[in-house]
Amino acid sequence: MNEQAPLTRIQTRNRAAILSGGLDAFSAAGFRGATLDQIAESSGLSKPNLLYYFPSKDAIYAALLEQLLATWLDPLEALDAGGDPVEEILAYAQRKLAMSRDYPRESRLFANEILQGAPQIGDVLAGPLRILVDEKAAVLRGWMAAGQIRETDPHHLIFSIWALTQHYADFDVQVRAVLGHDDPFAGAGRFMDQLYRSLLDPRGQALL
Amino acid sequence: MNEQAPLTRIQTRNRAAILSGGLDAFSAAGFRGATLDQIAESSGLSKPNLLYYFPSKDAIYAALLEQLLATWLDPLEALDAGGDPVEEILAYAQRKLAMSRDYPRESRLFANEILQGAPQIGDVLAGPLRILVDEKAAVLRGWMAAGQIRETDPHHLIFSIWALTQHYADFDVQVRAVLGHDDPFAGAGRFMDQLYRSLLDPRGQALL
DNA sequence: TCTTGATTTGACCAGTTGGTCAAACAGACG
DNA sequence: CGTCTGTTTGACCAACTGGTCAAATCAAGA
Repeated sequence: MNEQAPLTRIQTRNRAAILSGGLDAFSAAGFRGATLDQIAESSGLSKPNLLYYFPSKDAIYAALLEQLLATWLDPLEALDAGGDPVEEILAYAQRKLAMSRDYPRESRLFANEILQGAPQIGDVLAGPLRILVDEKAAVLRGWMAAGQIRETDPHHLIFSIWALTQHYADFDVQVRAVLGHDDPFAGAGRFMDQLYRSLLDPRGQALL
Repeated sequence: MNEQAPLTRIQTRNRAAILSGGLDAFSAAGFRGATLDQIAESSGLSKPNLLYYFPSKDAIYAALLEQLLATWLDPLEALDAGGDPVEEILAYAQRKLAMSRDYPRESRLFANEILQGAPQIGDVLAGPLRILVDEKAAVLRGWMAAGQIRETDPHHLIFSIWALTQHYADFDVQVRAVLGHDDPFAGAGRFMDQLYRSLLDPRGQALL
């Protein structure tokens, strides 16, 4: 398979099928737990055919993570230093929550990778991700200094948004087992809104 | 091995070694990803010797989860309807955070099991856990009705505590990659304190 | 139509996996 | 000392794993 040349129709279709099957398998069982046979079955191709399009199991996994990382950081990048502080943060949290709702497999893939110590994307975390977070943390600190949101630790604020939103995708089974009814996301959205409004509203400063 | 009889010294020692090795392996790679050879290596026993003490890989995993579940729910059970509402909730959050700090392997084992759809403990989630959570949610609702804490969704409040505290154990690599320095837990504790005080303080009600 | 390159697959392979088993070993007790 | 129970292990196995390869098939252009 040629790396330079544009993909043929068949290549496009089959690569997409493999990545989707890989997403199923890796997100459900982790890298080691997933097998090429599962991916083959799930993508509707034979095992040797998988390896015609990707040189190895690792390559499928790497391609998935690369593809994921791009979209995974978008919501944070979109946080606008020029917007209304509280609404910007709330909107970010809601965007991230929507991703947990709409892309739970991607969320679990990411969770599995991190749980296993981020062997594949460790350098992205320590590099681009850290830079992005530091940049946005600086924005938050600016808002705090201007009295537009309450003083708090910007890094842990961001972590808390990650934690809460990931939770509804990654621990979906537990959430649904406890709640019993179908859609936890509406209630989650309302709760997060209240939670961060309480934390951030500068009029609450006196309460501490 | 006799099920009824009390364990001999050797049995006690070796079973503990196996469970510790299993915890290492399963928490790092998930059930399918962990191998008996890893567990044998990590526990300092030969593979056939593992299987002298536990009938199968599944049995080791099941024993670990059973042992874990008991201690994992303790912090929530200790939430006291008779105590000061805000302080009770804050203390619960801090207890849970301390478990993430002190038992990260257990946290990751649990996370792996849930991520994989809770094949082993699904019934515990839908049974005992749900009952416990509903009971404590009722306590929270009582406090809200009495005006002692602000009105909010008690289930999502509990989920948020789980999410935040689990995050610092399960996503440890990411947290440390972003923060760069060693102990995230002190800052996490302070942040959670502020976060939940803001949310729960009944004087903040007017802000919404 | 024929040809050529892209695609697909059955058969195969070496290494790993969970698990078995008979034989060896250890130690407590008479 | 011998013996009996609990413990340990080397050798082994069938199933599964990621991966290879030559041959077969397909599809599109000349």
